[in-house]
Amino acid sequence: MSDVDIFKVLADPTRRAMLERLASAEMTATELREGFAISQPAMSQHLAVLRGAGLISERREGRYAHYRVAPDGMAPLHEWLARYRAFWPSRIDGLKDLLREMDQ
Amino acid sequence: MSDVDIFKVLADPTRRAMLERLASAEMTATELREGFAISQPAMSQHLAVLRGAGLISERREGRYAHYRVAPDGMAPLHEWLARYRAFWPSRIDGLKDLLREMDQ
DNA sequence: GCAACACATAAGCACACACTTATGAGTTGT
DNA sequence: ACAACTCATAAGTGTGTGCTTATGTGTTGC
Repeated sequence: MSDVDIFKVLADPTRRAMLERLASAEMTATELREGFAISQPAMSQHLAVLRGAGLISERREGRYAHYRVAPDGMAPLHEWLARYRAFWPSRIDGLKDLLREMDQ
Repeated sequence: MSDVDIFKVLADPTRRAMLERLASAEMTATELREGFAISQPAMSQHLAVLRGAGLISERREGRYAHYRVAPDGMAPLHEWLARYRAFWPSRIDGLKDLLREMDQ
């Protein structure tokens, strides 16, 4: 199955920028491409990689492919990071506040 | 300054394994090398990369170099991940519990 | 049916990167 | 002082990866 390396997938700046853009809203491949100085195949390849890592999900609609950030997609990253909780930033308090905020 | 890409640094499996080993205890480069089928220069290069990313810190003692995981080293990763809190896993509750635990 | 469209796949290329061996720089013990 | 050591740096090499152009596959509207 997906033995993809999430770190390797996220190592590419373009893919991270794509994720950031997708985080705001669901989007078709062409819509997402706007603002990127990249060819259509390159975009398609990146999307395939992100999808392979479970970071985005695809919704087909005719000839359009709608992409969006997949919930739980970054779970592996969270799990990995959790193993280093002893070295978590002191700014962890900010994170706590954030979580408290989310409770409401 | 350090315009290094923490994702690219962590994309290498050997470097992640090194971090994991260093998380248990401070260690010299040679000690760390045990269990890795890798040359001494390769190890040295990886250590330089990890250090460059602020993920580990070095303590010199004679001809020995002691390395350990740097606190706050993964802060950039945390900050990046925080931007995707809307897509955090449902297991987020576990994280909340963890933080509550840390309060005590 | 056919042209325009949206996207995926194929093939080839250039560059980045992790590795190697060889060597350098500094430290320790005899 | 010299040999053994710990680690870093230099230089070269092979592989992986992100890019391109070219082409394929399926969909929509006239």
